[in-house]
Amino acid sequence: MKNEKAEEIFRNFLKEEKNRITPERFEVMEYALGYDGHFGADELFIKMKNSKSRVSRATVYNTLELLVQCNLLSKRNFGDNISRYESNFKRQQHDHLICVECGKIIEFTDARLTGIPESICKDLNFDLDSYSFNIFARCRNKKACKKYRNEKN
Amino acid sequence: MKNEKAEEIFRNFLKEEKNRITPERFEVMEYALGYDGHFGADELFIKMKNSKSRVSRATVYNTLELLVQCNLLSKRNFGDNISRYESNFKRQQHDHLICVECGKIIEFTDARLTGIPESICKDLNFDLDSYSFNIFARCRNKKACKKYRNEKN
DNA sequence: ATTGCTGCAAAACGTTTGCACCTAT
DNA sequence: ATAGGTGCAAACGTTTTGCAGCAAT
Repeated sequence: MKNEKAEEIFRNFLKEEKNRITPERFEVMEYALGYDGHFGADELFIKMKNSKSRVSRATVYNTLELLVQCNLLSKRNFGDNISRYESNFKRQQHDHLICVECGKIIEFTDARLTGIPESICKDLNFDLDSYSFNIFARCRNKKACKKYRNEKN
Repeated sequence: MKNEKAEEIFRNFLKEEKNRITPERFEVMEYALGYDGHFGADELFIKMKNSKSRVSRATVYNTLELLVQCNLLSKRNFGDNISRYESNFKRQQHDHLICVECGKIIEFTDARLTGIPESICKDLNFDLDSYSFNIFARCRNKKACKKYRNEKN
């Protein structure tokens, strides 16, 4: 199981922060880290419910925040007022380009961005927590764009 | 009135897109462009309502989107699932740093970012629509941070 | 005259909360 | 034993929608 390491990280985090270690929290963790791509909290809750999980909506929302706090997940906003989560586990830092036509999300990395958030924080006398760099754009290949229209992100 | 130019831009946009030119839309435009700082749609609606405006909530939401389309406003998301708007009129491009402790929003510009969104779009074969670069951080000056806590953004 | 826009209220949506019960510590 | 977590449903705040009447074209 590749999630043994994650389980240990989560367990240690819960212990340190004096949060209780419950089976429900680990169940949410399994589903969240196993999710392929970006997902909303409610989306994950529905998926778990459909898999006959008995974990409640409140617990899903609550646990996802804990997973963000211990850095196993990233929380993102792609401009549609829904919080989306994404596994950080064994993944490198990246940013996002969102197609304004079809909603498709493309991940990219650009070396020119390296160190910029840190440097801006330093200039402004802030301690960096996180940053988000989202590009909203239209695909030039209209056929490809249409193709994505009815797919999940 | 400094908004004559804006009024002309909005009027031409409405005409071109075959949207009707109504007094309500211009009333929303006046309030939106006159707002000092970032505001949510409902916030603007309440403000207008308190100023005895008769414009409805639906019209406010609708018109703000039109103002974004014609580039008089920018629509932003600072990670709290509320769409916030900001006047583009006679303002230069800038990005945002949000204090995760008190919610204070600081605007900054950084020359190193210039051209990066355009260049990434070019590489990925997309046409740039807009981008958002948000930094989430903590103020090192705790007193200043506290000071902002109960101020509007 | 014909659409599209408006106001209003209600619904929808994602998210949070209140409460009684349960369980990890 | 007891603080804290859970499930459930109801409440919440923001945004969208349905509809009848109105007004810009």
